[in-house]
Amino acid sequence: MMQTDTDLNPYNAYQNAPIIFKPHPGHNQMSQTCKVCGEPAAGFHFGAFTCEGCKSFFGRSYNNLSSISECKNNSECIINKKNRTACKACRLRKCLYVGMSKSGSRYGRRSNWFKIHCLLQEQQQQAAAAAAAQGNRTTPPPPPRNMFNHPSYLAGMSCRQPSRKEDLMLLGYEEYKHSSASPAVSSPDSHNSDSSVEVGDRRNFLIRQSVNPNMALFQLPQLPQLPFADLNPLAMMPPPRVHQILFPTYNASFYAQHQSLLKPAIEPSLINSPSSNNNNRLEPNYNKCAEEVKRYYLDAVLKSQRSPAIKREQDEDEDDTREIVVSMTPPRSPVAVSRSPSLASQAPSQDNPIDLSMKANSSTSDEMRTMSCEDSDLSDDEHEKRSSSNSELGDDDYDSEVKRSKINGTTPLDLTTKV
Amino acid sequence: MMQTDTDLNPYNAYQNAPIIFKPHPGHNQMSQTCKVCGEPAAGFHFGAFTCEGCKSFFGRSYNNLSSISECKNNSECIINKKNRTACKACRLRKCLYVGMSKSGSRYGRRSNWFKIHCLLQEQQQQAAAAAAAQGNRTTPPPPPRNMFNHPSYLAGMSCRQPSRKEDLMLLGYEEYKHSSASPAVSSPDSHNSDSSVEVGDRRNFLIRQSVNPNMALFQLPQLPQLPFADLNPLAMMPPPRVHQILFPTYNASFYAQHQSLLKPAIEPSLINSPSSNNNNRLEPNYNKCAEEVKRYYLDAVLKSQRSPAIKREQDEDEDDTREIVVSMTPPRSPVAVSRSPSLASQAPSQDNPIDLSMKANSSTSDEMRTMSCEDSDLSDDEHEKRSSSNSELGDDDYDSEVKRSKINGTTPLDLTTKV
DNA sequence: AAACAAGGTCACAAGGTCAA
DNA sequence: TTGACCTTGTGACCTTGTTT
Ligand SMILES: [Zn+2]
Ligand SMILES: [Zn+2]
Ligand SMILES: [Zn+2]
Ligand SMILES: [Zn+2]
Repeated sequence: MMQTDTDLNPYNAYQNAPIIFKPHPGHNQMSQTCKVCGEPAAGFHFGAFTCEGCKSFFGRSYNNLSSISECKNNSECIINKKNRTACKACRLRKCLYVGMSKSGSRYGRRSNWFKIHCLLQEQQQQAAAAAAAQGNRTTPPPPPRNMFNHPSYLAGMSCRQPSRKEDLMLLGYEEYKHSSASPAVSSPDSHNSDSSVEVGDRRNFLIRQSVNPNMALFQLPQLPQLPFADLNPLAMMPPPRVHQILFPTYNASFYAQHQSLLKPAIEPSLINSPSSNNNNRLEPNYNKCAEEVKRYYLDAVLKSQRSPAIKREQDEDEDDTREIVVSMTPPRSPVAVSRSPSLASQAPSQDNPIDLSMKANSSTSDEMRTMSCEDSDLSDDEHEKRSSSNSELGDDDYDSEVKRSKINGTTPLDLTTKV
Repeated sequence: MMQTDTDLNPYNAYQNAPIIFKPHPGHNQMSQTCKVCGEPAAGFHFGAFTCEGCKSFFGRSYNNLSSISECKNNSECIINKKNRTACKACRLRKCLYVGMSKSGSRYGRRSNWFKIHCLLQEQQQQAAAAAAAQGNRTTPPPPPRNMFNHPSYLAGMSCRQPSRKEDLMLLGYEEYKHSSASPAVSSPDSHNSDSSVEVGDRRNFLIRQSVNPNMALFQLPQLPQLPFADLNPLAMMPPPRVHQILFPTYNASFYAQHQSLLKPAIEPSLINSPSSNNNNRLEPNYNKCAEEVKRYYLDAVLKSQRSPAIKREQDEDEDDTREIVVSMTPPRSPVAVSRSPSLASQAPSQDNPIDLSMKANSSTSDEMRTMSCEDSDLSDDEHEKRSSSNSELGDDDYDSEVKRSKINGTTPLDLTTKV
């Protein structure tokens, strides 16, 4: 049938354009801001969305720490677009704080998963920011209205929690639990779960210390949760430490005390931020998580599509989460992610024939993993596997879903990063 | 309906993946890791399980060796997912080491046999790794308990041995024998037998030298036996040699000495990798044995499932070898492996295509939403031939197995290679 | 028909350049 | 020094053809 034409046109499959993620350019698509200075980001560099300037600065500085002089302002400079060149020590510190690392870099195209993740986060951030703007600052902003808040989504996410914690544990951030538990962040769990991946990454840069001996000086002790830059750039200065220049005032006890304090302040977005580097830094259980996460995402997305009303709640603002229509596809699906009753029912899974195919379809993406994790890599990897059933159960739903989306006129999104 | 969906999904050229984005093949069910860098493998490429990056790298590099500059670290770089782009010479060397070769490629679907083999190896590796981790390094770890050790299994494998050696002979690696004989590798024969296929393949890349004249420079001298990764990962570092770039420091005596030293550094995964290329390099009697072997495998697998205790031996650690439940499937089924209890059970995913369009929302203007779609998917295959015939054996058992697994929360395993 | 891998395409990031 | 721009090359996707 139709496909045929697809076949006929080899490339036109492309018509739809691959998702492009463009940060900035202005307009469209995904706009991301430099996590260091706030200017529109040019791309994802050394583990974080940054502008060309911060990218170059970090690249140069990383290999030439001697060129950085001590801060004259007690290392309390707030980096922004205008003053970013005023204090190199603080700029570098900020770079590290947002997770930049030479060791974790990656090349190549970003997976769609990554792009989606970024998108979602962005939405969240915006929502959060909006809420904060109109709300009070002292009290935590109400959770933004989007699929992430959707109960079903959260439900789905919940299962991931553990993995996330595990990751943290591995990293030595037990305290993370506490912080995450804090109500400040909107539905921490939910966020964590989906963002969990990133959280791990973010912190991972600490690990990289070994890579550049010189960098050791700038290592952050333990990272507090990294807040999102965009939201509140100032809010999150990581406790200074280690190197006097970057972290001149660091004091262990001091840090410990603030750890908790900081967390609430932390912006959710950071947590969400797309993980730093992708591929490079997977955590051990990352894979496992990846699939689950992905599934959750999809589920959430799908749900949101089905019940537009929900989303619409208050976000009439542009964000629209609404439109994010993701089509995931597992052909056959694997497991279902969904927890949703409806979906669940479908799968009888049990006796399914076993699928020996080697490539999975499922979900996990690499990048996701990458996104999240880093590190170590040690042994495990894992991943869950999943079964797939081939059953098609979902076809009907699937088709209908597709159809629906088409009807709605939602178009596929362009995830291109750059212009 | 369907056609419609075609329409809907521009991309649907992608077989199943209507998805817009697919996670990427990452890995999947059968989780295999890239034998070069350790990241989840996207499939079996050029003779080894590798990620997309290493696959592309090898493909590009093979035809353009001039682009590879000499290692600045004395050719001792340890390749991992984070640093794989840092030293092309070492990355290529590692590719060759794990058996990648342009000449040995094969296409098409892989037999379940092959898949099973991969699975088993994986288990072994994990077990071995676990053992090594907790055990001592100096002494060879005891052979992991799994079907490979099963007498019947070994018996079946044995037939291939000769062919392997023959290959080596052809390559002029008589010395291979010696090395293989070396005790370092745990139960060489037994392993060889099962791994024989692979082993043979692994080494085969040497043969390919002729294929690409330029590649000659990178030829490995003699390959030691490739041990299974799992067993004794370290055991097998191949001696550097031939081309200065790839093997600049090679020196027979030197190598001999370092053999042991290097090993530890070596990644276990390497050894296990399922054989390199398939089709192309079957040995003469391979086919004959194949069926028998297959049966043994199945038998072993089934047995292992029944008596989980066996596996459990010592690897309680995370890896978990744990859940690998292999179910062989008869007609319909492939095998399923499940690792995560919770996840697994769920549902099948729906395959809806989600629309990722981003633009909409957030930021900028909606108007332009671009479309994007993408998807991807791949396919996979195998090579061993054979099908399984019999599937029958175990239907009952199979079913019960499946059931058990469900109960346990283990899901059937999906042996699909790619997503 | 499916499942796969080779190859091709091209989104993207690291680095290098050089005018300010 | 900075950072816009360019070059190099990585790797996520996609298409094709092979094999089961
Ligand atoms: Zn910046
Ligand atoms: Zn300062
Ligand atoms: Zn790799
Ligand atoms: Zn090197």
